Amino acid sequence: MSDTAQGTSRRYGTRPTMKDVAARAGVGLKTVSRVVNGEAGVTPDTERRVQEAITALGFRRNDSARILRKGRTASIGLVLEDLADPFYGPLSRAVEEVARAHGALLINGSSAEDPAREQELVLALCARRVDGLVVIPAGDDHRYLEPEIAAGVATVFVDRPAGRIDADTVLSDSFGGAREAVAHLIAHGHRRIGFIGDQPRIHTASERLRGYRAAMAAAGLPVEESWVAPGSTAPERVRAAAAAMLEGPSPVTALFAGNNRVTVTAVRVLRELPRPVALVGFDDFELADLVRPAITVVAQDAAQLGRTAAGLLFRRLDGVDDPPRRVELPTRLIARGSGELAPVG
Amino acid sequence: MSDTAQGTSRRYGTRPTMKDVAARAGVGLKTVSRVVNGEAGVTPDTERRVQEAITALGFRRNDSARILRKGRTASIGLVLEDLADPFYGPLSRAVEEVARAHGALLINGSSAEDPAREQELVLALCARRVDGLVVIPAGDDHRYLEPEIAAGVATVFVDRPAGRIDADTVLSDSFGGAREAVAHLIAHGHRRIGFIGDQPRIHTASERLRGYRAAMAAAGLPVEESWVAPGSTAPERVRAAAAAMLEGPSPVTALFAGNNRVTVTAVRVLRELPRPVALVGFDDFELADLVRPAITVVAQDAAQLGRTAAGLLFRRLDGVDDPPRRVELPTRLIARGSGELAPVG
DNA sequence: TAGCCCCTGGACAACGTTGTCAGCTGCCGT
DNA sequence: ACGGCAGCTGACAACGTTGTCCAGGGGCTA
Repeated sequence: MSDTAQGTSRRYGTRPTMKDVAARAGVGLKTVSRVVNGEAGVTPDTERRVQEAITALGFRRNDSARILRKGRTASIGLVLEDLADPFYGPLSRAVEEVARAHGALLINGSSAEDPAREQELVLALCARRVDGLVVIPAGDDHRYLEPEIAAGVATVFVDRPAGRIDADTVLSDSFGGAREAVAHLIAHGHRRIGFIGDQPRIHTASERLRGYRAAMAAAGLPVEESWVAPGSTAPERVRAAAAAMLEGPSPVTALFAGNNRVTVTAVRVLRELPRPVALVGFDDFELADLVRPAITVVAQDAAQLGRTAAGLLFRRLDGVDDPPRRVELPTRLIARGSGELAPVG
Repeated sequence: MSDTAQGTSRRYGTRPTMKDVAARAGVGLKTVSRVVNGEAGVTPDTERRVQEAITALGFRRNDSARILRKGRTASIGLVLEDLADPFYGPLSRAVEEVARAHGALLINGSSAEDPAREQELVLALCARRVDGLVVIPAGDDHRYLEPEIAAGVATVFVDRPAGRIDADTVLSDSFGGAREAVAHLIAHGHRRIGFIGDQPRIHTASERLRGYRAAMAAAGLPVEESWVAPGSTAPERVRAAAAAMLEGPSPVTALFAGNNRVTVTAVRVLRELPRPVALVGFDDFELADLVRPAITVVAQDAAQLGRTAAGLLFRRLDGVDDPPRRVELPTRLIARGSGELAPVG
């Protein structure tokens, strides 16, 4: 009776529980649970009474308690570098779609390319007992994840490999893509080609640099160190790097941009130059076909990266227990014009 | 003793609990809790023993249990239309940053512009007992949220107003921005101006249409119905709508595109035409300045929308209890060329 | 008609944490 | 030397749900 009263005149901020619903419907606690979960074994009449009580009280099941009891959270964590980067938009959406298809929610965090923040986020997600993690790593040592993985948190790394642990990984073929991009420029007559990329500690960045060097070496071309500018993707840095390699004693006639941020800035810089400079960028981007010249790119399929990673993750959650896999997705050169300009200078 | 054994030789998938840690460190449960939460009143020596046990067992606090006990989840939900839309990237990042500053995690979901899915997501988040919600509504009736709000779930609507309930709302000035855009075209000599926008049931879309009509009316210009094409933002639909209004008996000399998706398709369509057609788009987008002609836009600050909304949300969570607010952020016309073309035809 | 089984419903424990409260130790002041 | 006090520590209940198990009643079969 005091329960009923409590259930009826609740104060702000307190929610009705199954106990309240049961009291109001005049049934047992477990019967309410059965109705809420659509379990069999409840008379239509009883079910109706319970439903009415639920509606009247505005009851909503407390998933925290449910999770505590069941051990599974039906949620996965996604840690990426920056939600606002257009490269990660399609990736997160793909992960979300797969999660949704498996009835899981997505918890999202940005590491801002800071290893400490990545770890903090990942561990916060583990404390929430997410069933699995999709991580675009910022750091290069993920041993801190070992106890979590041992405890059953499925983990998949995307876009960059895990550091010092063995785990499922989905990558784009950065090396091959970069090599193809630079070979393309060489095939169009370029001999002095510049590379502007991301920080070399980032795996994709160093792979792309390696691809650049491999293509140059395969063609027997020397690489002057002033042509190679790994570093931040901040526009000012990229602008300065481009200016340096375009103006030196042996100026480049073509640029290979290591990711979409760099490409966009490179387009702006080249636009201001009197002479045409060829450009191939890693990563496709919207409107690449609309600027003039249209931008030749090495496209990687961000959505496919996300889908594949999430697929691997749920495969693990379904109990598959074979050794960690490493999937490498191919890239695709899309020639649009900027990469086919003849060398000038 | 059996506890200790259980704690030491755990099977895969079972995690150590505070009880295990306590047994191993030879202390009480509550002492472990105190150490884990950094509470005062623990001898350095005891704390060290507990820390060692924690490390040895790989213990991580179970936040589900903590949440159940404490009632607060330190997480907020964000429901938007599509994570992959470049408009929402900066918005979600801004929300995430504010959440992070308040020590909260972000749970993320896409409604795909489907009211049923929006409701499903929102209620799933409420079941998780998120402390608050930031919602970009897809539906136009949010009375289903009333019990949640009454129960204390702080809720802020962004980009579009809530339907049939009173809640904090943060909007861009769609009407004013659209009117300014169209007035800008009129000022540059256009008399026949087309409007291609999103589904009219979407608030921003109908507001922008209203702004279009207001600007035309203010200039004393008639609007032929064939110039007005609200509907899906799918490229084919936009393409067909543009073709129709550019080829009819009284073809338009300028287009006003109701959002960034439409603008991008419009750029592609106009590019194929022999004669120049002026264009102003709602929403700024990366590279708008790099196509030729550069695209004149009405810019709205997506990040600021997100920041403002999250700010309002945490204000509520901090206990502020004044009546719901409606914040309207100004837009800004950025003239780049495409909107200043003279009428032809 | 008797006996059995199935169907429905409820009591109770457990999930892992935190808040409350009480007990214990050792030290201080007188 | 004794009361008291302060500082640590631990036992216990509670958070809201689900799984297990048992009880009772009604229908069906022999």
